[in-house]
Amino acid sequence: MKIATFNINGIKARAQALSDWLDEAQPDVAVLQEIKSMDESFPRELIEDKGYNLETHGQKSFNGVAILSKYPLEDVRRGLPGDDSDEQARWIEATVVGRVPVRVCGLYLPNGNPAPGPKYDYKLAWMERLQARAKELLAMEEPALMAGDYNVIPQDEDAARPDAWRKDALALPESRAAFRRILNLGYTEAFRARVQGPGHYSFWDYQAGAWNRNDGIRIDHFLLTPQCADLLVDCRIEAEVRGREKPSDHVPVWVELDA
DNA sequence: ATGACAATCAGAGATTGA
Repeated sequence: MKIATFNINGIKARAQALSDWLDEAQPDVAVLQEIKSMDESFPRELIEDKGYNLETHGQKSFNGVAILSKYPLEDVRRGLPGDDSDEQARWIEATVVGRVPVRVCGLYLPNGNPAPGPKYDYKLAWMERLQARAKELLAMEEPALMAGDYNVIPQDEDAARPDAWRKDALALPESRAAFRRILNLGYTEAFRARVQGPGHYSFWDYQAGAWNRNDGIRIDHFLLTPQCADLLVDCRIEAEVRGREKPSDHVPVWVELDA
């Protein structure tokens, strides 16, 4: 089973690019971030005509996440638990019912800039809630994963110019520590279980020719429960997608599971 | 130090992103 994550930076602007990528990459499941649309304005037919089931958790203009799957989706939950006053659409989860059922969570973690400040406080609070949900998922002792745009550069090797991010919310020690605390619960970061070393990125800024200079960062991640990590066959970043017409600033990342 | 680039909503330019 191939499961992908892709921050598409606007479903309206990226409908064609998303369609082309789905046709070519043929993921069984994909979680999308930054759809930047209400549920009712999501181009459902585009996805469903390809044989995908679709669940969205949208919001006007900003944020917004979705899950699409060629297998049935059950027990869909929208919104990260832990704060009923949080109205930002950044979390969706569902059970993908394939040969081996997998609980798939799609997330769009807050950027947090400028730091310090209220936006950074929101990011860290959101990460605490994420850790709580991560604990619950572990307690189920079943294959589960949390995939998406974490807006965290885990280590210096995950940035082409680590010094440029030193004071940024994506790389501050508190952000990295919060990410590491979740890993330390017992999660496997799929990409680093498969690939070592620097030079692997999932985001390149639109500005200053970042793509052409390969000035990227790795912020789109898969975290797997032990039962899911046991199924891991491969994990890849589809960097070449960044060089296409009208690209998102992120590229797809996917895992292959023996499920 | 600043701006560069893109998407959205709205219908200009502010806001957000990373």
